[in-house]
Amino acid sequence: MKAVAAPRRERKKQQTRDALIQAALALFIAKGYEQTAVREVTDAVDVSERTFFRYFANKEDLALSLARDHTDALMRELAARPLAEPPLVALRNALHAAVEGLTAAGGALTGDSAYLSIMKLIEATPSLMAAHLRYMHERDDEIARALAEREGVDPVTDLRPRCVAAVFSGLFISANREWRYAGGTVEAMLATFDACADQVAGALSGHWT
Amino acid sequence: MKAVAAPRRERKKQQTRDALIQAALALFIAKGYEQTAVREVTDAVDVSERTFFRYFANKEDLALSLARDHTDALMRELAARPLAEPPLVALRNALHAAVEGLTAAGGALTGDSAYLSIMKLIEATPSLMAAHLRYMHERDDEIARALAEREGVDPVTDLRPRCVAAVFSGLFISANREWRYAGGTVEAMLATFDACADQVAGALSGHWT
DNA sequence: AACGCTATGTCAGTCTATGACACTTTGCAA
DNA sequence: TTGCAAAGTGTCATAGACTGACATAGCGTT
Repeated sequence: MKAVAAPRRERKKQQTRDALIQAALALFIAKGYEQTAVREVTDAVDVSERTFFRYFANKEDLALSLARDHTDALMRELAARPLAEPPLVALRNALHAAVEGLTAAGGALTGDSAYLSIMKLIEATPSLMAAHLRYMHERDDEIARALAEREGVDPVTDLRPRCVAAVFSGLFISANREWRYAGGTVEAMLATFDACADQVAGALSGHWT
Repeated sequence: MKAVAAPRRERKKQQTRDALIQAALALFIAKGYEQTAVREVTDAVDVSERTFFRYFANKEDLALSLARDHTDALMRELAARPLAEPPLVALRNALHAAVEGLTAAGGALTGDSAYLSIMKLIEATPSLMAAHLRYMHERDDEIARALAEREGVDPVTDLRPRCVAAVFSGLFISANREWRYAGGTVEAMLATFDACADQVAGALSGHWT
């Protein structure tokens, strides 16, 4: 009668989903991902374990759900970059915009923003790290397609989109290692990425002497 | 009284380990990684399930054991490249040498070499893919150190080693996708890698028009 | 020939994940 | 309003990957 958009049922679902994510992340950060049983999460939200697996394919899926939001933001920002920017510049700026947008919206559980907390959790947990890497590399194709469209080249014939997308992933993953060092900051990560991006073209050709 | 190197006990261990690997890979290739229970592997070799986990930390560990050999070969070949070769060239040549060395030594279970079989298995199995990516990216540091030493730069101060190592991983992972397409060949993979390596420096600066 | 260390087997139990089936709630319509 | 069908949940049973504890068998030594 009132809400056109959200039937009550949908709202409750979203509510349960959010509650699961929030409870899980709090526990993961407090006592570690591996050390937190799914049961503990569902108990905190008062749903059955079975329900958990109806919302998330598995434990990793939940832990990475926020990381996915971050990647989504990156893709949106990339699409929004002016066409005047060449590929690597556009990627660099999109990354900055995405990260800054996310750190602003921080769920302050600890001193860190939600983004920082998740990234540190992932970086500190081998199984999450693995899943996250797979997810990121799966996005390579999407990035390649976006770049090809920007530059007006054929994404099948021309290897450059794929190539630059792969390089971007590599550099981003490398920069993400900054989280491992205690007190890793968003600024340090972005600074590392930028420095690499600036030097990469030169470093790839010839000797360094 | 005779063998200085290998006491009988050690030989038996190696033998069991090899048997487990071989039986497992045969089963994985025949019916898929996820569809093969550890129990089936241990039954084939006639050891207890518990023993399996004393040899391998987990199922993935076994599946990736061969992939690890391949990465080891890459590192050895890299160390063997003449210093006259600049970083990216040395990496490229090391990759060629490593891959060719491995495809030669093929355990012919199917028509593919052991190398090809494993890579296709990994590429087709999400959980293995994730674990493999993590493993490869963990090697980035090692590659960076090797490059720094080759070029005589400081691996801490200078970002270029880390940077080029990251790019190499990205490109190699990208090239590895070739395995996904039915009948992917070693040649196709290497050709893709080479083409990317040739274009990458140019593609990173400016527009592509 | 007896002893100690090491590899292996057995067993019990935890945790993730999934299928089957019953029950409750919600949305919609007669 | 009543009532039905669909969607969401709970419960139960089960498979499969691990892990710790403890007993046993086997090699390697003295």
